[in-house]
Amino acid sequence: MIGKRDNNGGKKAFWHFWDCGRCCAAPSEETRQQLLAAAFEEIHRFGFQSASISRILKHTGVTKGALYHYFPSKKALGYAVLDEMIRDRMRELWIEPLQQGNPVDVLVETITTAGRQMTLEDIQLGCPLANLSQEMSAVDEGFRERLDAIYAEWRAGLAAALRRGQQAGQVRGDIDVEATAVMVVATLEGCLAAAKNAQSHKVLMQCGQALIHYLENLRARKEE
Amino acid sequence: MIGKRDNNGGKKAFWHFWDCGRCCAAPSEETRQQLLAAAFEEIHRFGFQSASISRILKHTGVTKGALYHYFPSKKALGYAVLDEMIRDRMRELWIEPLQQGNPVDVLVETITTAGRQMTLEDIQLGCPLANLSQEMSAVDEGFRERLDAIYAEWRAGLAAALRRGQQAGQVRGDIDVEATAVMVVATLEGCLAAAKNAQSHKVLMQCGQALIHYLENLRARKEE
DNA sequence: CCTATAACATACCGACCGGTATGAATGGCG
DNA sequence: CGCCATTCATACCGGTCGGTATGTTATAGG
Repeated sequence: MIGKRDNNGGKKAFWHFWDCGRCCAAPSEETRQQLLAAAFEEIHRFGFQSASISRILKHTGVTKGALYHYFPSKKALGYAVLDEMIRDRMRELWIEPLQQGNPVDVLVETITTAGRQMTLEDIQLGCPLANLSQEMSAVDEGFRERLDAIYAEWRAGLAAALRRGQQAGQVRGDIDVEATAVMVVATLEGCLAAAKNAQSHKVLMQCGQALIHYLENLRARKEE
Repeated sequence: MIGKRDNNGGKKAFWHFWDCGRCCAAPSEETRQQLLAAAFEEIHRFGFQSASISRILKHTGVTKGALYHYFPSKKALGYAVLDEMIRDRMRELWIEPLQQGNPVDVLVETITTAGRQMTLEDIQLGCPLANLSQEMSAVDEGFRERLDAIYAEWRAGLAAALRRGQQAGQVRGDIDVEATAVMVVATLEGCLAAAKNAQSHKVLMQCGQALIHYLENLRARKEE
């Protein structure tokens, strides 16, 4: 048996000899990604401080030695989840779409599709970014910095989009784009938090509708 | 030495013989209140799950036996904090003021004074209600129910005030008062959360200003 | 073939956790 | 005076926590 690992029931069997380009990277990355995914779910469900290493291990089948081979500490694992999973998701879903088109259209579209796609379980678990932010920002500066960077990027992207919309004559010129961006992000997270606590799709929709109503009011008036 | 407790260095010394009306109520209530206050601070700082009983004990000087005499479990202590401290504060600060006057005036006033009074530490710690909500709503149904009841009371009070404002001709008649109430509460908590993560008074003010700008837009147009 | 290293696996550690069992001090009450 | 409830105080418990030390296996490089 060459190229196969059978010393422990053989979970992840094959490695780089045939499935990787640069030597010794693919199989290790696989278990690392498994750990990241499991840690993300664990943190999403229980928060970082109450996330349990042994539970992550149990869910992945990975052993403690393997975990601490890739991550020097629980905190490092949490940072990696934030840097390599949560940030990317936020960018894809909320930040990058703002780079093109009418910002009001994009926002309304993103909100409605996100609201439609969310299951009740999604609602119950809440936004991973907001969860971590509420839990960790006052407790650990490393988390706070990373979270703040993501929020700042989001707000900056939204403000830039609004400003572009102003120049394009799509957005009212008399609004403070920075303050508006801060509030829209805050309201979005607030809506998710409210729906999470109420465990209610209706609350999410009510909040989303009111926000959309506000956003519509940001459109530039017709020239006359 | 009558009326004095000196078996352990005598922390809280005097009791009901002279300072209570109904027998055997005041001194026990005193340590209970001490525990509640310390538990509130501990939970406010670290969250419920990471709140440490022994740390609460250390800060109060109360022993474990005393704590478990008044509260059957950590969870019961948390519930008591929520029921007897947090709910009252929310009512006093945010809900009861809405019962009289022009709701837009009251909201703007409350927001500005709250924003002005908050220290940087207050901002860093965040809203106790929102903190608990984010942390516990998906983890423990008892917390979730209590939190949801407070939020529902808040939203209902705000919606009623808006409706009253409509009837009094102070608030635009074309808005959905329920949805607006949901969104305003969500935005308020969202603003506090954003400022908490940014550890920034400026973010709080920006968000508050944008919210106030939105609220002003809810006022009824002049009759003409 | 030999060695170094990556990639784990296993066993174990002290610290802390929430919770409990037991007892002591005190005072109200009959 | 005697009994009982209240109000604690102390010692202790099993369990879980994050983290570490050490061993093993397979492979790449020399």
